[in-house]
Amino acid sequence: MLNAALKKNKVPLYLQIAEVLRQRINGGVWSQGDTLPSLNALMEEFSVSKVTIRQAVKLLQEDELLAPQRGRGTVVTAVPKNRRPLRVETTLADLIEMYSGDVPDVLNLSEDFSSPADHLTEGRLAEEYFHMRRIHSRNGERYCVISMYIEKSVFLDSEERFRKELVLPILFSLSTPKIARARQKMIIAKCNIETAGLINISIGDPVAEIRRVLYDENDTVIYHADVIYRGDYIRLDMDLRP
Amino acid sequence: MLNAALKKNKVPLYLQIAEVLRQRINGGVWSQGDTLPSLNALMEEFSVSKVTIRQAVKLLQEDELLAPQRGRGTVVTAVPKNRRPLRVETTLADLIEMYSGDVPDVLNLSEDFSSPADHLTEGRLAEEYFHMRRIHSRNGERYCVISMYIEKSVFLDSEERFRKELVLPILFSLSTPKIARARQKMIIAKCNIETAGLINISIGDPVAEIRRVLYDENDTVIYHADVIYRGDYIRLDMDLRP
DNA sequence: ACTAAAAGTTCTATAGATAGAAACTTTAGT
DNA sequence: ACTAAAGTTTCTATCTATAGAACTTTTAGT
Repeated sequence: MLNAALKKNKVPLYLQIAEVLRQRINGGVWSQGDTLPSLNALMEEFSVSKVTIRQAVKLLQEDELLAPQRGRGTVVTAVPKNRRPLRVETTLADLIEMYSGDVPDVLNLSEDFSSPADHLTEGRLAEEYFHMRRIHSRNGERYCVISMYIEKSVFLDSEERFRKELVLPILFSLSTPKIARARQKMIIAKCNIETAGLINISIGDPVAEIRRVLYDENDTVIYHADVIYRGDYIRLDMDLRP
Repeated sequence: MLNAALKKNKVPLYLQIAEVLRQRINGGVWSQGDTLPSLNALMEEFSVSKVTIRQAVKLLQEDELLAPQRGRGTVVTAVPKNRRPLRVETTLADLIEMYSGDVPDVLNLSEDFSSPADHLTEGRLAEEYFHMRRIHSRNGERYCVISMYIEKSVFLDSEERFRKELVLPILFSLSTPKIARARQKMIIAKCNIETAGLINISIGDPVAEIRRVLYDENDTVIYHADVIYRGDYIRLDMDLRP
């Protein structure tokens, strides 16, 4: 039964099995210091050849999650770590506070003056926007790509800051225009080829695609951003209010 | 540059390219009736051999997204469809209304009397729970696996209904106990081997792992569920209240 | 020292993935 | 009918993935 899912997929068996073993390690089934079932036992569990298991183990060895030792077994060497460091905020107040702690590194990719292409379901567009693409990273790990539009006159008022600093804290600190409300939409997708290259994950890996729109008091769009986060970097935590 | 992401991944090139082409079709870059760039053009774009492109195209042909035609080109045959039918609710009021429309089919997998295993960060556990695992589907398509715990005495009061119907609407219709509040947490993960088998997606495909906890007025956990949704079935839409 | 357990190595064999090239067939336009 | 465009087929070649089996080496326990 477990094997059916493996065999029906075209991805090589050893890659799939490596993922299964990785999930067991990351999910706490096996902890640092534990010894995995023997290669023979894993062969039987997954109904595959030993060489397939060994290739899967080798991948995890290269990632320093496992250390196979002849005569002894395969030991888990993975260091437990917080793999969900970033919380996606679900209230405006929290969004304002989002970067009060650890500030990510910012790498700007490109910029121009243009407007969001899609049709808004609500609010109205200003005449022109500043468009910027950037990457955020922490501890050298890139975790999201942002494509954002800032209303042009707002941008020009603080041009230097917008280019160097995080944009949301700036927007929220402005007295004019005042951010009256915000919307955020999210879907889960497979990583596209371009983003995969930019943030060093694989095509098809899980990502969150988030759209954030900030409106002023006249319901004009002040900020419109499409953010792609690597899926393993974020979590959402919602208090479902009555 | 585009090719670097392909080449550094161990998944076969034709599978990766199929995914890229699939995303372009699903993302609206190519619509039904459009003709793709020629195989030679795609070969050049991705810097791969023609046979690799042809294998990618063949996969999409089998999925009825593409129809290659000799002398003419490769035409998009994909039927546009709503690929995000289910909205994950982010307020309690919406959660109550969640199933007022189209009701999913329910397949029960297993049941027993046991308690949630993990340590709660808040609230308190009752003495015993009814545990049930089930699958939801719509139009024959399985889209989530649920592992839920219902407080035992609550369950026993409406045992028949809980086994047959959707659980949340029942819980919300109860006068005793009253649901006082709820929390919902979500992470994005790669599909595990078991769930992949249950809902017919691939190991490693994007999924949402959602935990929902409902509390009564005494902050006792009445309902505790871990739900794994296929990532392409859901969307979140958050009005960020000030 | 002996034994059992377990990983590592070697061997044979087949199928799949990938590359590159050339020739053939089909379609559409002139 | 001719030409250009584009997919299809065929060929050669190499590498990778997978299977199964047997043997060797290492480790740990008695």
